[in-house]
Amino acid sequence: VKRNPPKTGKTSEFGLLGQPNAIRTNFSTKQLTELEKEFHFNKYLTRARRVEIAATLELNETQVKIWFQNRRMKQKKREKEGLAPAAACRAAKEAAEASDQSNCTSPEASPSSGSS
Amino acid sequence: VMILRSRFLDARRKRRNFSKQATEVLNEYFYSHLSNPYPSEEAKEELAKKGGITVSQVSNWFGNKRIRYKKNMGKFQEEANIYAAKTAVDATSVVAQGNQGNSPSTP
DNA sequence: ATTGCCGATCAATCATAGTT
DNA sequence: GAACTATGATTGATCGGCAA
Repeated sequence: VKRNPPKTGKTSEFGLLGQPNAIRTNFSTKQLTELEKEFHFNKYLTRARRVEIAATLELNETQVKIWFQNRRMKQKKREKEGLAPAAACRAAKEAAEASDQSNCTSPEASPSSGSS
Repeated sequence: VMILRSRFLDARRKRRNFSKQATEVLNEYFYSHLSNPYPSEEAKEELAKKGGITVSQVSNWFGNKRIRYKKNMGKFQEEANIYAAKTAVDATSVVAQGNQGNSPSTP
């Protein structure tokens, strides 16, 4: 049940000077909003839907696919964290600070806020 | 620019540094397993309990620590010595040898 | 054999807490 | 109080393993 991440150097060791990928894409607010909307409709995508969305948002199918995967993992993590905050809240104080209010709110509950 | 205020809703805003206890436990594990600082899920739960933080926070901590340590080993040299002395269960080599000072609660 | 998903991790970045 | 550093969290993307 253990892994050894010191993998064979990630995407490095390439003698290319490619331009597009290799860097972290920054999704626009619009794209994120659409993806989020679609996610709430369906947690999983069908090939057809993926193509549609990718075209609409001007993204690769892979990027859309990856976004959904990451989004699912994110949600799973959220659910998990939201089911056992008791233990965390209990000992989250320790011998350190004591000047904060009991903040047990999971990060971001509804990012779906109109931009500006 | 103002559209980027979306980040303002991120939640990373109000962050509290971990307690001394938590940092202690985390560093202890990290430096005593420098050859393979990848705690198993069980180990993470154990560390989380000892430090009074969540498993996710333990994961985040290790993720950041590994990268930052690798990025600038020299900066952590001092810290490394301090914790290395506290716990000497270092398995610098992948040579499977009998362990001893372990403390997992799942044989 | 190919493709998608999961789980873990990476790597860059954000925003803030702590120092100087 | 500004400027700089340390650190926790977020996230697009990768890696290995597994299932359909």
